[in-house]
Amino acid sequence: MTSHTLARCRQHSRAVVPLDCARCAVRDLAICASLPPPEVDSLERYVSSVELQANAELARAGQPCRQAYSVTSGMLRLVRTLADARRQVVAFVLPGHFVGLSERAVHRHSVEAVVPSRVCAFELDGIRDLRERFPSFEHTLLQRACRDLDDAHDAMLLLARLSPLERLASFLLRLREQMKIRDDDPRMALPMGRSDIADHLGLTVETVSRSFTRLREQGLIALPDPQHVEILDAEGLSELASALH
Amino acid sequence: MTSHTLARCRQHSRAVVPLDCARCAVRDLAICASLPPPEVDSLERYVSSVELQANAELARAGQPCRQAYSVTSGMLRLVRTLADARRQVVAFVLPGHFVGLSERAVHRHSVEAVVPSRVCAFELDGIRDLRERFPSFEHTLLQRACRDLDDAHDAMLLLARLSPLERLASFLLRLREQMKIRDDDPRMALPMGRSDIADHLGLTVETVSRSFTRLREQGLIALPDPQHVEILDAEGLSELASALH
DNA sequence: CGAAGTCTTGAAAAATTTCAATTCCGGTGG
DNA sequence: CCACCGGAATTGAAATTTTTCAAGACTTCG
Repeated sequence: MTSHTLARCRQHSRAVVPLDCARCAVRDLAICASLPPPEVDSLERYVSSVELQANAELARAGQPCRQAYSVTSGMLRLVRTLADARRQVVAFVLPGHFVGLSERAVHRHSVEAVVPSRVCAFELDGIRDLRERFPSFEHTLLQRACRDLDDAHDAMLLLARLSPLERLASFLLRLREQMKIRDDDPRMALPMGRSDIADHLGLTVETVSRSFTRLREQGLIALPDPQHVEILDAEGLSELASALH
Repeated sequence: MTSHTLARCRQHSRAVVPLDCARCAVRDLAICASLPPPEVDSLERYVSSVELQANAELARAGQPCRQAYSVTSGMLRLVRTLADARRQVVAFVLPGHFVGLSERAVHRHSVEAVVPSRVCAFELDGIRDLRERFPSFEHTLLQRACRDLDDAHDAMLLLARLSPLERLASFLLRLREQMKIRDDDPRMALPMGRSDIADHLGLTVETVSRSFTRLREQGLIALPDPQHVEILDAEGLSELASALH
């Protein structure tokens, strides 16, 4: 993407839209489900619904933390970047998930939309308030933090010890799980580009591309086009992924 | 370590000793500080103090989770192992820190003592109870979980994108911080062996050893013996560590 | 239809691992 | 007290893997 394009995206990339919890697509999955139902209706004080274009930036590394986000549609990525532009995608965030809680005053990573997405943005002050008033809210946040930590540990093992092929197999299975695709449907979309995958798996785009090709050559997957995979042999992929699932 | 030695360690590796919170070395740092003082005295119901020999195993991957641990002295390591013996040290745990909370029913990693250590072992049932009764306790747990998550994200960036030399520099600075060594004291001990460091940084022992040598050759550190480092140029190390601090 | 960006593929270069050997050290037993 | 043994750490050389560099194919979108 040229800097021109990026600038254009930024300009129109965010739009605040009316909050409509009653019709929320992830009402039961989202963090909001841990609040007593009457409370949900008074969330407008703290929460705004935001619509994002692809590649829109919701928060930037270095900026003070002000909000946390509950994803209702689309996909986000958390990106850390070093001074020399080395990049890592710490996580992809799917609907129902919640990101942005931290004990730090400034963001360590930027939060960006992979595809057009919608999020509910919670003011951190509001979250503080909700945590104090509703133990169930704090309880759920802790549960989620523990799960995120488990996931991060998985990712560490993947990055530290798996081969490129194993990393990709593991990534595909994990993404599939997160996207809640039914087992009998082999198709899955890959909304993110190869370079996002590479930066997520600690590889180069070329190595990711070659790994896709090898998985295809081994008959484990099919690639109708670069943005779609068919899982032909989930067993085989699982074996490759070395018990990371 | 031979299997004979290991067996011997196991046998006498754990000893339950009397709980003595009044004289706890990490009383203010530990999770206990978030409980109202009178409550601390009745902790015996849930908590036992355990003394561990070096390499003793406090929990094993695959076992059901029953306890969580607050370290009061020594050092623990969290270890994940693949079927083919590839290993990763997810974290080193120092006094004042708390490990073992998870949303999973079984441990994903084993918990082992790096050096002779002492921990307070909390029954998970007890933790559940304390969480329900004391919002401040749950609040602190969430704070710590958020910090651990931030740390895990740091570790992911390190594993995904830093060179061996950068990883080692980052590791040394980080460990130094955790051990709370005064800035004016260049000496620091490395309680863990090279293979633990390797498995923490996603490298081989040989590469770790060579990286130590290179840091020494560049005048950034001195190595009086394999278990001790002197930081000669903290600036230089910091630069190498690429803003991971 | 052309331009830009993305993805794939090939070949060369660089980095890390693997294999092998040596050194160093602490503990053990003669 | 000293020699020996075993584990840990270091070092060197070869082998492997991944990255880097380069080029071509394919898509998408004005």
